[in-house]
Amino acid sequence: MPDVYRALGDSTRRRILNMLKQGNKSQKEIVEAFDISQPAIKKHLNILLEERIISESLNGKYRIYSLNLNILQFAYHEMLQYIEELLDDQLVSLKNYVEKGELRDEQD
Amino acid sequence: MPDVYRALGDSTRRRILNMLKQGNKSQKEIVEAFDISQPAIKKHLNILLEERIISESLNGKYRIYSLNLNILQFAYHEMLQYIEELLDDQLVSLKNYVEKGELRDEQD
DNA sequence: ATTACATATAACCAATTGGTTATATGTAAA
DNA sequence: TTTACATATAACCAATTGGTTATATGTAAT
Repeated sequence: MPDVYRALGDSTRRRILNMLKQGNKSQKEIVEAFDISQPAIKKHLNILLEERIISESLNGKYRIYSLNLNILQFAYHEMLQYIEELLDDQLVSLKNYVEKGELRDEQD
Repeated sequence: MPDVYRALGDSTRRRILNMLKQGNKSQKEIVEAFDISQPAIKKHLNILLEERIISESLNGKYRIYSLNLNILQFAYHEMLQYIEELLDDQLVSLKNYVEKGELRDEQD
């Protein structure tokens, strides 16, 4: 049971995930994209690994990170579901709103 | 920009929100529903207030808390959008994953 | 005015987090 | 086999979190 709130609860980690969305990246590439130290990045990567949002593999001296898209989707889905429960009735109209697209408030 | 990850990142706070979903509650009622101290509950309420997930009002000597549905709706909408982006950007690799990976539970 | 009760606040504690610097280790290239 | 580079790890720090107990404050009821 990965703690999605922990994993996604930091903006640096969310930025890392955005990077990995574009394709697998080495730790070096990730470190270079930020202004914080390599150990700091590594800690974020470790948290994402612990929560299984990303995977690690070795390529020579490089460590390659990749998104576990299915888990990330599941994570967001979990949060959405929780919020859905809170919203209850309001949700139906919201769902319609979202599915039909922004602000199409006029007749079809 | 309320930090919904922070707000929802604790199970006590999620339980409080579940309570408020059933209707507005006084702090006293909330405290009685948990096994932790009044100041601990108050801290959770403060975090939810900071992130504007709930509102506070005064009724005599009671403090009444209520859900901010609009903020939750906003968070919900944001997350949905993020998932859509995920799907768009990585459709190809997702397709590959599904085709070659664990989710291929049917024939060929 | 006193008392009782709901809430607020202060001081404390342990664990976690997000960062640092310094240094060790592993791998590749010279 | 050195050297260079990518990564890992250790020790440290400040801030935050989730809890505690003790006490102060505000409001209502007696």
